[in-house]
Amino acid sequence: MTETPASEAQFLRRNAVDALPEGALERQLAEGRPLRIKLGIDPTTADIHLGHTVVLRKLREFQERGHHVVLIIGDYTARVGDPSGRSSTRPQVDPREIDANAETYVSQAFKALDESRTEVRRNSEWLDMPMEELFRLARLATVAQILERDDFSKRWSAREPISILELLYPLLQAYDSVAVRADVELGGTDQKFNLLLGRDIQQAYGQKPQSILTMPILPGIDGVQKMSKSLGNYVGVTEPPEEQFGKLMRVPDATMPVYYELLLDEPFDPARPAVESKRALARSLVARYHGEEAARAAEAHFDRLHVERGMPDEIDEAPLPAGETVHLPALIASAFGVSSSEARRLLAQGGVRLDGERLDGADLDLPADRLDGAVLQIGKRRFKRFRRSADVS
RNA sequence: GGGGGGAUGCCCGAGUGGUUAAAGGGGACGGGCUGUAAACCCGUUGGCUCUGCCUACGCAGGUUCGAAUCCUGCUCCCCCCA
Repeated sequence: MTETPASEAQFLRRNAVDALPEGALERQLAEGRPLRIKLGIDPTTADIHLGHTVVLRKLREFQERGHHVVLIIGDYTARVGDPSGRSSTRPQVDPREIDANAETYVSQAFKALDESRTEVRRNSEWLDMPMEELFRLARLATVAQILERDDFSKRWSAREPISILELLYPLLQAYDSVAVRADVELGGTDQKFNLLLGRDIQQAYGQKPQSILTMPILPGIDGVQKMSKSLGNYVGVTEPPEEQFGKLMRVPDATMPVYYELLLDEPFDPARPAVESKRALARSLVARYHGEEAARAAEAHFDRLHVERGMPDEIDEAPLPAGETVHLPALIASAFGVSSSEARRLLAQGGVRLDGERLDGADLDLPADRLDGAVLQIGKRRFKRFRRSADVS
């Protein structure tokens, strides 16, 4: 590949929202050495979802051009909680949970990254610093500077609480750049302020400032808010294939082009029927994380459930309690993990089917014989097959 | 240090003594519609051994026939002045 720095820079900043300062990346590439590309992830939740992969895929592109990725697990910053884009203080996360999450993050990140060109660091390595060192860092920015940040200024003018710890967060992230001597830092657009602050802090520590690249935020499957675990509109990379497929089919048609652009290599074709495009999207993403085989199976599963309105071929089994008759609310409650009041409501609303046949909400008790070996269905997607306990035979 | 305001169901948010399990909205769930979706329409949304019972409006007490609503104490939060 004979790329000039200019063409390489142009390729690498494709899809990015900002590449700052203007021309900086190209100048760095012109130095002809492998660059250190930094990405920080705070392991506040257990799973990496498609939203994270937008940035990870960009990192991968850097790796494919011989650059070196420094993946920072923010085990220490996770304790602070990134206020970016937040309208309120984050809840505290249990340190043990952070550790557990950190483990899974790394393995999940390698679904997108080239392990041989990745250096994984935890920022507790350097952020667990003496107070004196923190003083030195804290002197480098003023409250006014930090309050410049959009989300802070909103909270400030709305008179909402901002803790001093939160104010410190951008500085800690910036210090990560110093610690790993980053040449480039990637992040979502909501990270722009933090990334830029990294430049100032690096210079204060006598380093060359990093350049920054911000990627668009992937909308969640509701098509409205950003994809995030806490909003429940995410698709996790380790979720089961059928789950991923189903969720992706729920993405609003209007949001699909963005998914194509940010997650796939093939372009979105507006002339193609929406269903087909969406299927292709779901198929290729499931295949990426689970393989072609699983993707085909997931699609077949989806067709059976939603197109033919049938049942999946594998259904979890649950034991049938002893007795001649079975009290449905109790059975549904224990088998599906809902409250028995909710089970009653579902029955009353016609949301429960037995072997595909809708149950009349008035029948709360059924003979056990009718349930043995039968499949109970709640809504469109939840199934359980009942069997009399083995001790009968 | 002084003064003021607040804490309501998954979330936001009304309600200031009596059909209040608590308006309204969001979300979620179920049904309908549909080429997946979205939009739209209808319904549900504390629990239970469910035509009734129990628990609930920050926590603990009190007043009252009766309190989320009044009183006392406590905890937490916000704002203003210093």
